[in-house]
Amino acid sequence: MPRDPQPTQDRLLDAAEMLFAQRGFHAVSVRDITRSAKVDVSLVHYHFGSLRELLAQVIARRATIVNRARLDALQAVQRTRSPSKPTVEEVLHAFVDPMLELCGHADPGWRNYFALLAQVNNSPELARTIMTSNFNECVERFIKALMEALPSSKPADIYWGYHFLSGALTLTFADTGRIDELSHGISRSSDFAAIARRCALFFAGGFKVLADLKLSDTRRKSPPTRRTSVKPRAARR
Amino acid sequence: MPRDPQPTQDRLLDAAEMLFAQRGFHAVSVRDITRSAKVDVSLVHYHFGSLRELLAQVIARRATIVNRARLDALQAVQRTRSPSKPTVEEVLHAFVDPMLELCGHADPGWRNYFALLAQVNNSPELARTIMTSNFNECVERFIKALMEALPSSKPADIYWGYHFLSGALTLTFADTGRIDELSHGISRSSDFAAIARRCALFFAGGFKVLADLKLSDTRRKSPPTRRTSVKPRAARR
DNA sequence: GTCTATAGCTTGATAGAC
DNA sequence: GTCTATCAAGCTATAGAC
Repeated sequence: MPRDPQPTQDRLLDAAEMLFAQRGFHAVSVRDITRSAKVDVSLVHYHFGSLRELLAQVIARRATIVNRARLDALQAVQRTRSPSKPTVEEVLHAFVDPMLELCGHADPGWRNYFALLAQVNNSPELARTIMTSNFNECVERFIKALMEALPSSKPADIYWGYHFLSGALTLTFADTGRIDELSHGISRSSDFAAIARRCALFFAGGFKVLADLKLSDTRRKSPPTRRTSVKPRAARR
Repeated sequence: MPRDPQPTQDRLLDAAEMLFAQRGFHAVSVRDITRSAKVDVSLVHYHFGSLRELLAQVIARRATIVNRARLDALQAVQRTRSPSKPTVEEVLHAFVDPMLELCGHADPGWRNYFALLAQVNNSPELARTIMTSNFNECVERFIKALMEALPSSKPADIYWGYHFLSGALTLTFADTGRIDELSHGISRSSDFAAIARRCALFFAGGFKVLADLKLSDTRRKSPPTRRTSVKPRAARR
């Protein structure tokens, strides 16, 4: 049993990760974190300079790991299928499954991490600075793989599909207990096996619908009108 | 031109809605709101009692309107199809289209509102108290309609599908500019027509895949093992 | 690297005049 | 209903001893 089981920086990162995930970044003070980490108040500034920079490092710490796991999974299936290309399902599994595996670990940090990411991803203030710098490189590789898996699909359909997937995944791991309550326990957000069984297939279905729709898309009932009125349903008022 | 174009309570609700949406609830102070509303500092507490109660009323104010619009749309298509049942696509359109129409209004309040909802929906602290009380009744009606549209689908698949949809919708309206940047402008989050064209069809595709899968579901490669390891990928360490 | 002490603000909330 | 004035508490950040 080591005397200093964890260096101060890691204690601070772990405590911050948990509190940010539970309450949201702006609801957590330096003192909340140092109290939880059982560390002196001044050490956040000594080690990280500011609370915001601590958040940045909380995000970056595990981003590299999940990006690596996703890219490894993608390359593995690409090698298997070569010289042909992986299917949509396979690409989506490579994207989703690493999250689920990491959340299955004993370390509860991963669940906190993804719950925090959900809040960051949905925050106009934080998403712009944090999501792009940490995840774009990896996401672009998956976008490319999706385009190769669905060559008939237009880029806009791929981007929208990815965006839908991103929103669904972040909410799924946001740990709000919402689906548990709404479904009266029939679906549980901690049931990673249930998610794994559904998520990739569900979204593959969506991507395929859009890909097959690409021709009828342009001749949908919109004449060359401007994009002010979304749909001519009998708008009262 | 009326002398008091807006009563104080509405000015506060509007200002709070905008600031909460832009920065997140916990990053906004009473003083930020009263300054923006050009109203005295003490009036938040006079009219609402506390900052939290102001948030609650910001959410509730428009929740009744969007719920009513969704239920009206659902009943309209149910009447049209009666005695048969609406399709998944029709149910999803009834759920999604009202959001898009409201966002097309001149009033920017609706866009702020949905951006705020995205943050609330992904916050463990806020979602539990706010989402359930404002939206469950309406959501349960749509869940029921989805089950009727897909009688072969198991309840858990419907709940998961709805949860995916909820996450995708909230992120789509979170107004983070993320898809705009990721796609280099090919997909724009303000392009409601593009969302309307894709969202319902995309998710209908997902729901149908799960519904058709219901039998093969149970014989997926998992023997009766415990749910610790999600997938046997060569887990280093 | 850690701790004490504190500067300098801002915060949510309220009491009381008008 | 609105405004002034104010409180007590909490905040980030830092300077300096050890």
